[in-house]
Amino acid sequence: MEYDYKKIESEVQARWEKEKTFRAIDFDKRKKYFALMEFPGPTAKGVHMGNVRSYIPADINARYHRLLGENVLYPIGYDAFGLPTENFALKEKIHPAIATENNIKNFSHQFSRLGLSFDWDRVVSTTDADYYKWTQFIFLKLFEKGLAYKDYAFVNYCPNCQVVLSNEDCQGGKCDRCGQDVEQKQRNVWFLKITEYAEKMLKLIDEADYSESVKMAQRNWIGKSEGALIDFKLKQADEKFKIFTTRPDTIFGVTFMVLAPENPIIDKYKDKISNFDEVLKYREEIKSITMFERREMQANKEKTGVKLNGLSCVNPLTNEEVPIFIADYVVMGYGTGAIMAVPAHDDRDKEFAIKFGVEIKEVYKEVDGKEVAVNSDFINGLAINEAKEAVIKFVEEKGIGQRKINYKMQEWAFNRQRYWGEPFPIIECSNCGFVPLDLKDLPLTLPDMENIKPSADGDSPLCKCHEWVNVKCPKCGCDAKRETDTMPQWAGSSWYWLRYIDPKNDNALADMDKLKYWGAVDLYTGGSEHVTRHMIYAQFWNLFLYDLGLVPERVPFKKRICCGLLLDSDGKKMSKSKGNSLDPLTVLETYSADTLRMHLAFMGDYEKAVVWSDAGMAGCERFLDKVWKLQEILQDDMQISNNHEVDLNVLIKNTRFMYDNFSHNTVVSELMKFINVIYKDNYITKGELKSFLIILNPIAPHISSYLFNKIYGEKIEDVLFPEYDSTKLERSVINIPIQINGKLKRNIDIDKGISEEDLMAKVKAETNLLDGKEIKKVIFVKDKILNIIVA
RNA sequence: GCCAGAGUGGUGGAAUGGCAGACGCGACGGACUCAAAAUCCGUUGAAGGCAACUUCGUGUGGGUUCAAGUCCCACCUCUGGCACCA
Repeated sequence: MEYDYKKIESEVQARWEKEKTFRAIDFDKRKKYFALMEFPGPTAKGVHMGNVRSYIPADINARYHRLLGENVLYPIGYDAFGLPTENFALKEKIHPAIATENNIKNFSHQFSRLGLSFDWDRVVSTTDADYYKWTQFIFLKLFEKGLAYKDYAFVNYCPNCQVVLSNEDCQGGKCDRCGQDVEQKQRNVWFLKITEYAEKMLKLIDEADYSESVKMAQRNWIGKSEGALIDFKLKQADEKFKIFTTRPDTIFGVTFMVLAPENPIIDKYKDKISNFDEVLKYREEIKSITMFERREMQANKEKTGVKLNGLSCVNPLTNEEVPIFIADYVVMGYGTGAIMAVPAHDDRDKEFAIKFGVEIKEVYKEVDGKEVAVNSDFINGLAINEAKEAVIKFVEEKGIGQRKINYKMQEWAFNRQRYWGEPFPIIECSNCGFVPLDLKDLPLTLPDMENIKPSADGDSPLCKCHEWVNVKCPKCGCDAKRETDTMPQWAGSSWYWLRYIDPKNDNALADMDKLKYWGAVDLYTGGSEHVTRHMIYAQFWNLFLYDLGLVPERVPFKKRICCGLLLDSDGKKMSKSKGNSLDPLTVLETYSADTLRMHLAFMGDYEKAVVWSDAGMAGCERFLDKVWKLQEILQDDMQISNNHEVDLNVLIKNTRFMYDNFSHNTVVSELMKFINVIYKDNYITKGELKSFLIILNPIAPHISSYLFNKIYGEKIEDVLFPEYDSTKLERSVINIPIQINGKLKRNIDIDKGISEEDLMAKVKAETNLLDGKEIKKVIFVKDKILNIIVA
């Protein structure tokens, strides 16, 4: 009988669906295993090969853990709010809710076709009111604890599309949709005080089982630096301004100050600045460069700036007059937007000083082989760390400064002026300010609108829905308006794994007992691009919920591994936006899902980037064909034959270890090696095939499931991974290498466990390797190697 | 510039300090076939030799070791992340 994979795969998939084979059971006595995969944003273009490259190994791992007898929670959901769907809906003139529904249906269908073993009873979508009710709930909690507030800030605005864009939607300073240069526009926006959790997150990162590069990326993103704030007085006015420095000890080497060009203190004293026209001109110059270009150019750009004539300040420790410059290498968004410049000990300051001819004053010199401070009053003779402490102590005592920790991470700008997102459960009242909705009034659902196009001034389309916007203030009863911005796409994804644990709960985001049972995610798989933003946000929300006692785990993800990119033949990332992606379903026209799965597993390391090629697909197809044809050489015997005993035990031992280590490519090669042995002997017993099919199952679940059921009348999903017999891992006769002076000369067969003396005798008797040689030393590792050192 | 990871045949890639190149792809030769596809068998790191064999070989240069792709030092290249963050 031919192997009709299309028929078999759909048959097996239908059974999985009907029997709900992969359901996770709450409170089951077995060991739990929570395998989380980053959920996709469903798009009209469907799943692409880049996703599949990541999903298949995650699925293989989930299936393997089921075979270990664990109660596996392997869920799927959809991160369906956001611009891609909304833009598609605008273009096709359909409602985003309809588009979302279609996309989700399509994605689910494709996932089934690939044989992904999700628990379909736990599907969540961030766009369901039942789900975003709890996203709104978490926001209200943040608001209640003072961690959500509204403030003015610059946002990215595309003048052509007339929309506010997220940073991700305008990378390189160009609008993703139309390519237009993005402008910076000031708006009143919501912020979440994520920096309040910076320290807790840094501690969490230390504890989690992430790779060093993941930890580094996260720490880098948070960007902690320790130093001090120090007050500098203006000479021409009774006004102080603060600077942040990590090197307060170098204050004796300050020869100028630099303010960010936008620093408001400049405008406050513009009368005193005789060259204020130059300031304005400089501001214009740098304004034409977008934030993004500015960032890109930063590293190699030559320093620019303007000296403020008529305005200077006083070094609080030396009382010397210090000139003030403005320059774009100091940014308004970090620290205080002002620095003290110490050209002798900072490369950037030095570069600037040389270009503008400012004095350079050394603070540290090498004295007797030690770097110590000189010309610096009370810190003379001290090393850097002692000097830092001494200066901080001094400024704190004098009341002119204090110790300060700064973070690169900014507060989380938490809103979009778009329709397709979670509405804020907030009402703005002219008497009462921001009034939160009552929990019992959640969810606040999105109004059904015909026209969801954003308005010309960048306001949210919800502004136009007057019957929804205009409400009475819940506190004072007078006319008030709802918040019309919506939450960013990152909101729904910042807690979604928790909802999988209890997806239908109407009284809590999830039941505490269930949360305790499933605990932290055991393995979180996904792309490295989400290690910073998404995972930082998720860790933040989880810590916040933990502090409120709403979730039991401080560390949400025990372990994280990142999938390498899938590249096209030019080495470029395969992505839908680049148009070089591949639809996995077209591959399924020619090859079976098992073949595709096996090929992806065989391609290489999960964490490494791989170039897509279907060249290897034929090998996997041949292998599966051989698996099918095992039926023709099957012996009706449940025993393991002597011939195959060692091979089978080695197979079990090796593949178990390899599955544990996510090394799926070597599992495939072990299976191939074994089947080669089988075809050499031209028979396989039923006992042998049983183990073989189970080991194959995570990678090629359809064919293994079908054959298993057909041959043994059992379901492969009900059995356990085979155990190996550790006494049967080696044959009684083994082949070992004989080296002379560390160089391989012969391979000879020996009885297992042979002694050094017997082996030496054998070598002397059977070879001429030692004829006429003087033996200096013998290195013998039992059953492994014999190395003879001769003169 | 800083941080992390990686450099192995024509190719994807294997190797708890112990036979480098497993397994697959491709290529070449053969069987089957009128022929082709599919399938099966064999060869396949380089150089030398009729051969048994010999020499070289894991980015480069040193080192440790009986033994190094693997450990140590220095360097080169590539990939990813961060980057005028004070």
